[in-house]
Amino acid sequence: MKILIVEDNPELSKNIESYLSKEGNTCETAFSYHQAVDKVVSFAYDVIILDLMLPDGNGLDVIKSLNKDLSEAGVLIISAKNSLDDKLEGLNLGADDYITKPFHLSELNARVKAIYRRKNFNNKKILECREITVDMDACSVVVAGNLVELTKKEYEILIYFISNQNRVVTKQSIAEHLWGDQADFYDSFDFVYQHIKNLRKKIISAGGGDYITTIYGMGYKFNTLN
Amino acid sequence: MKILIVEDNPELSKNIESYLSKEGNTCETAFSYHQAVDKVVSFAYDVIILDLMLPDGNGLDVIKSLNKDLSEAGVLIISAKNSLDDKLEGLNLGADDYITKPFHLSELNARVKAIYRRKNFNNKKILECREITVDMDACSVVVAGNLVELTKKEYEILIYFISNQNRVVTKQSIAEHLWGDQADFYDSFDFVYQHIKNLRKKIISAGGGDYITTIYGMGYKFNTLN
DNA sequence: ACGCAATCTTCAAACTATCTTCAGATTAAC
DNA sequence: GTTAATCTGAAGATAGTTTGAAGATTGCGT
Repeated sequence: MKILIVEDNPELSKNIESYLSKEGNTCETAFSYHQAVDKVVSFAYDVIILDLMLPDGNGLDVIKSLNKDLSEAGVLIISAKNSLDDKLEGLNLGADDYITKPFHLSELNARVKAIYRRKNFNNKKILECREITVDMDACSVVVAGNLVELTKKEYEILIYFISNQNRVVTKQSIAEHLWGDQADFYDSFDFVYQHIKNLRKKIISAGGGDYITTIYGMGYKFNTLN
Repeated sequence: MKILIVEDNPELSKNIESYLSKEGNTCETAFSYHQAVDKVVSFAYDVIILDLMLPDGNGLDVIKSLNKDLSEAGVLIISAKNSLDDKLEGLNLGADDYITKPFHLSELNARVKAIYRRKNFNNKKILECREITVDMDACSVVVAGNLVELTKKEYEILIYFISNQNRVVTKQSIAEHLWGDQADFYDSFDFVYQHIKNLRKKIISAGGGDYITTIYGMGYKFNTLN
């Protein structure tokens, strides 16, 4: 899952990033609303963690513009205040959840996961596509009845494919989804090829069909129709 | 088990915390309702011990908001009054049990455990997973018919695994459950590795199979299926 | 209050899975 | 046929895990 952390306190920001990264997510950070909006228009995030008390503007306005057209991401508000009004207004404007400082990182993580699941998978913990079953709690993948052991990257790519099934996804978007900011430093997609290759091989040798089609010059498509 | 103690008398609070910590729980304290709500909003506790006679508000209101949406935790009310009305109203509003001052810490502990068990294990005192049997009263663990002596940390990890069986749990979440707030200060998981190692060794040398699977880069999974 | 024993935590080294790079082979488009 | 994109296998680099042993800490009995 790709997460944007909008928080001006560098220490807190770093802690959140560290925790959520260790949980297996790809994180990027913005230290101001300006920076945040810049990022949101150029990249697709799954969840945006938004501190409401940044110096350079009104966080509630940001939510407004986010939800107007900018982004499909879920929004989790962080606030120092424990004001019910604030909470309600935030949720009204389109935020998905709300947490008050100080909080435990595990709780933040749980809520981010919940938002993601609600937005993308209709709250389902188990995804099924033809012969593939993914249990997102167990992080386990079963293909045609056989358990398939995927590495973290392979698993991430599979989830990304499933949430974009029957649509063309570019190598760039895969790279960006899995490596975030760092994807910029690479200039080849050799590693994407590798992971796609391994994922394909594992699915096929477990008895699954050919799910991943190469669209020459464009990217890949994960087929779940017919 | 994660417990929040809401009590303004520092001496009593400390005594409760000390006793329950020695029983193997992870405790945090709040000295006012305000503080309590702040904490509850941002962290998942298993049980909240709530004194009804705090100066900064009405404890019954707190229970109301707790049970509306804030928390999944069980609630144990402490009150100095021996008023039946109060008790009934508290239970009505969603509290799980009630204890009157003065009380013995052992009695408090027993009730907290009971609430936890009721909420999390459907009131079962004995957990069974394949060849493992855990008696939560005796804190004893039997594997394949052989009694296994676990240390407190190992026992806690086992219970955590069992209540998350067949799900991937990360090292950080294990750390948070065992060390609570303090887990944030560690940045390595060396001690988690140690306890996992010892737990594995004890289970296996008692004749149990391989329950704890390593999910490379993610954490561990406690398997109870097949 | 003291010392012993059990437990918990830290540290460093060996080990392993996974990720990335590289170079060459293959394929698709024109 | 030529070019650019994709695929593949193998090797090197990285990051995550396991292990043993030693140093703290805690709890308990005297």
